[in-house]
Amino acid sequence: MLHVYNNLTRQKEAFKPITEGKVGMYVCGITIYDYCHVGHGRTYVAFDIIARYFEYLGYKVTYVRNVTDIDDKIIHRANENEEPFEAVTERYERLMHEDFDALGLRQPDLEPHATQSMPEIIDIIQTLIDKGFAYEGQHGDVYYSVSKFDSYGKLSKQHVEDLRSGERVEVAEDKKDPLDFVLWKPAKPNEPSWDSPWGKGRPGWHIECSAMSKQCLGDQFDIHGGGSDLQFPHHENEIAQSEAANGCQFVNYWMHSGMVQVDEEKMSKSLGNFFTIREVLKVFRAESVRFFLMSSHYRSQLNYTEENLKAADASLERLYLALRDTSPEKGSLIASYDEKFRVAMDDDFNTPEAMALLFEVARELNRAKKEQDDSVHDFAATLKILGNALGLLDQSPVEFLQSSSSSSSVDVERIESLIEERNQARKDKNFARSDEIRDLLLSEGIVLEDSRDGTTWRQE
RNA sequence: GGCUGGGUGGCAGAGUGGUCAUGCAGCGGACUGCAACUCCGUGUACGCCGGUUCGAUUCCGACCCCAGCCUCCA
Repeated sequence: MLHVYNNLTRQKEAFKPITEGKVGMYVCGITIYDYCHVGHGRTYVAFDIIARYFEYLGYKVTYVRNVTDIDDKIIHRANENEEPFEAVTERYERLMHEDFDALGLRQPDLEPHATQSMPEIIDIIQTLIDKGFAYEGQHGDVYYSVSKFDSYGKLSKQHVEDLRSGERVEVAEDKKDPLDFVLWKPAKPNEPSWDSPWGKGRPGWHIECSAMSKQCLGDQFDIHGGGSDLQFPHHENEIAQSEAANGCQFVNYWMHSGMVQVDEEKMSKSLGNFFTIREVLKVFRAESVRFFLMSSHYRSQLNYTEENLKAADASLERLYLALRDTSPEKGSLIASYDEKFRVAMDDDFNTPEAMALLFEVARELNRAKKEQDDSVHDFAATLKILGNALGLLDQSPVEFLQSSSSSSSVDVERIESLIEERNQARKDKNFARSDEIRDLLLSEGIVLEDSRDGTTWRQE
């Protein structure tokens, strides 16, 4: 039975969907004003695996990941570049999809945009005003009145009286309480804006997620996810908005992914210590990056280092080497491994444990290959099927092994002609020349492997 | 200051009250012209101090250290 760590209760709970056999999952997406970095990759790989595992268990999943396409940073970037904000968002959304595709993320079922949900956003704000949870400021702002929502802080376990609002940022003077947050902000001259009962303006950050999740999944749904840095205030505010407006529990299970660290610090835009997915893909194979991002449990922090990426690449290579020269389609999933896989994943999506299982299967597969045992097909099938369930091992082994990062390319013809020359030299017992060729290729990152059936090559 | 997590062998990273995680790296052996791949074998690991227990890395308490949130953030 699947158990999910629920941040609302701070414990693992048996997963019970609202509707039998179905899962509704909303994950906060990114604000598209710049390239995605490895930290983003981590979160979306985590939720990609979670969505995939629900499907593996037979659930019909509705996975929603929004796009924040209007916000101060986007406007700032557009002004910097002297272009319309839509040009910024269209460009970075396209790049985001390229990066996410490379990491093997399946497309969310729905990808709502804030700018396309204005009627729903305005509707919720109006409801909150009508119900007395929100009020208008002096200049066309609308604020949420935190003190009106009794259980404010229940997700982040914050006590309202302990929050030091305004200590690090100046508080707008027309707020009734420093903790109140903005639902609608008036447009300054030449800023993009939408008509509303409170004048031209744009939504605050938190309200869009309340609107879009309601629009896509209804007033109450199963899972809401995001990076752990969104827990407060973003998710806390979403709860306050949605539960006040809809009058029912908003989300049953809150799930948060751990931050990626660089030198003992969170990778983030503002610290400037980030690596974009794009630049990492120039150095490492995309699937190796994915492997790295899932190599620690999704709730743990993950340390970004080149060494760890190299280790991930070497590990994944081992799995593909095991699959090389096998025919998974001739075998079938071995029940005992499937069972172990489910036990691991049922325990709050324990990918490291599930991945360790892949290596056990790989060892058995290698042994069976060596002994030319009929069980090879089943081991190969098991490795492939379980790997696929995690979004891994979907390439052909040769495709992976001979591939490199996005920035380097190989001259296959040249490699093959050098192999031919080397094999002639080996026949002639000219081992000096033979080794010379192998060393030459090795210096270019190409490893040669001789076997009974001939010589194969792969990227180091 | 408040609220969360966490400290496991050279590195990464699961897990458990009393036999093995797993991967990379290392060492020994087999295979190989030599390698690579692979297989077999191989490691006095659980922050510190107390307590509970026949027995604790695992439970309890104190302490030290690290990270996240309390601004925008995945």
